[in-house]
Amino acid sequence: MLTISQLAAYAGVTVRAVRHYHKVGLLPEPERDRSGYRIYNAAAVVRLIRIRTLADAGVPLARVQELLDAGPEEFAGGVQEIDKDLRAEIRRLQDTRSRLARLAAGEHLALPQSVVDYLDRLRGLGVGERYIELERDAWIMIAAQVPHLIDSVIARKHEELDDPDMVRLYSFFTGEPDWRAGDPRIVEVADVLERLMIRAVEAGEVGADGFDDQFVALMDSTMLESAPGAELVLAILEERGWSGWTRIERVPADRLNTELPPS
Amino acid sequence: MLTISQLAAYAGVTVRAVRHYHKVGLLPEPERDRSGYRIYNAAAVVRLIRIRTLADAGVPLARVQELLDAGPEEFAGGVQEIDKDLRAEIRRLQDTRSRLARLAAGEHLALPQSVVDYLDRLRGLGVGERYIELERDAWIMIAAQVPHLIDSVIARKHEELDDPDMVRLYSFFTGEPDWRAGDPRIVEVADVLERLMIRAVEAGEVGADGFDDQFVALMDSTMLESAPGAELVLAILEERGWSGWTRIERVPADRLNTELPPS
DNA sequence: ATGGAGGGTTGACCCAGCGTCAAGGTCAAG
DNA sequence: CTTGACCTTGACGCTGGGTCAACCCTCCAT
Repeated sequence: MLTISQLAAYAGVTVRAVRHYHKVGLLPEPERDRSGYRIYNAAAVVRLIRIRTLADAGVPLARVQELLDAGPEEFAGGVQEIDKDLRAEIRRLQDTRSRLARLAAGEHLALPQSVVDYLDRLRGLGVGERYIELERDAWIMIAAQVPHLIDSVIARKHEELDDPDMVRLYSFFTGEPDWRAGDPRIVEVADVLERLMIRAVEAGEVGADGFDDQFVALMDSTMLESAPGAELVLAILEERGWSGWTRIERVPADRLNTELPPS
Repeated sequence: MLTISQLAAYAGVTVRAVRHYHKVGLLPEPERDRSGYRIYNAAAVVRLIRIRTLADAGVPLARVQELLDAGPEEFAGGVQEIDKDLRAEIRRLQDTRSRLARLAAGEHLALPQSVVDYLDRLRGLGVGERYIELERDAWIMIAAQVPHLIDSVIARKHEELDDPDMVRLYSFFTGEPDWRAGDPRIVEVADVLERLMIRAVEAGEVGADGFDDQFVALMDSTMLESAPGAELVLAILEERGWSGWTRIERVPADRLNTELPPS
């Protein structure tokens, strides 16, 4: 007759594991001696070894139960199913690995390559790092929101950058984004922006963009929070009958100055 | 400004996950509105997306923290280390798979092929299934106890089976193992056994066997528990100056009937 | 008989990464 | 005013045990 530690030693497991198997019902609780110690026989050793063999083979404890009591057919079936799970888990980890590799290669977190290229183009235009970070954060959100559209959206952005006015616009953003009211650049930026907007409207490029209204509002509020100058530019443009930032719209004349957009 | 569920939706995570990230300090707790609701801004969306990106890539949350705040070099280093962990985990699962495959192929739990073959040979001799199970359980314990010796032990057993007396011995075990006192086969078995023992002693095959005493006692007690006839056979053999079962020994004449082995 | 060593016992907290109630407060709309 | 959707904190569950804590039992030497 064996004590729990002897049993555990014979089966090559820890005492704690044996008690755990008792608790989950894998190994029946044996008799106790008069002092309360569990006393085991060889049958327990055998059962415990079989449990260990299955558990070491990757069988979840919950399934060890069924497999131990199963006939050869159910046993084979169960083993196959467990192998299927293992294969799936391995594939999952391999997917994870390749994602991790892409992530390390791209070196820009949560951004597809096309966006990284676009940001590099902005850098090439002399745009300051602080503005780049603002853009980057916006693109992170856009990429998360509409991952299937991101490449086409970026393509359109590249086309827009072929317009000299757009290049001129970005050339304003070389320093820190802390413009104050009265900065002469603000009106200049508004002028350039208005020209761009007019051209966009004429080209019929204004309309459904695939984003929902809330998301557009979120993007706008981010810009306004991060760049104080943006608010001033927006104010000028609103006087001239434009509203929006992420998504530009012509405001009908009769609504001007009567219904302000929620800030 | 966003509620927690809007934030979660933008980042593609669950509300519960967001709160979890707050608890573990990955995402700073934002301001609350007057009713206690958390209110988020776009910066939180961006940070949450970056957290998700890393977490989805298999980075443990504890490490996401460092990676988010790390420069490009530490980032690359951290990613490499995580990849190493992933590779190790994949290899572990693959090992598990092959073990599982061997287990399914062997179809006999916790037994090496050599033992399965040996049991098949016994079956071929007409030994009953119940006895086979007794043998099998004993071999499970032996294989667990001395896995490195199991093949040589089995080889010796095969040699023993070349002895016609051993075949004769096993030929007794074709039915149920519930022999009662008075069964004439008991004496016959004892006779055969004694002849085998004598020959083993003469061949010098008795002695150190690589098992410890406790283990031998355990094996003996199993046999005695499972097969009532074994006890009777043992009694006869003890009268004739033998002791042990798993490990046979000549008892010196002066100890006969004075010191019985503990049952 | 007594003290210490070295077993044993139950119970409870710990790890990751949340899912899932529970029990109640808030908000917007009809 | 009610309803239903959403928010809050808190706590338990899952896997497979590891690691104390606090106390009991047995054996051996003194």
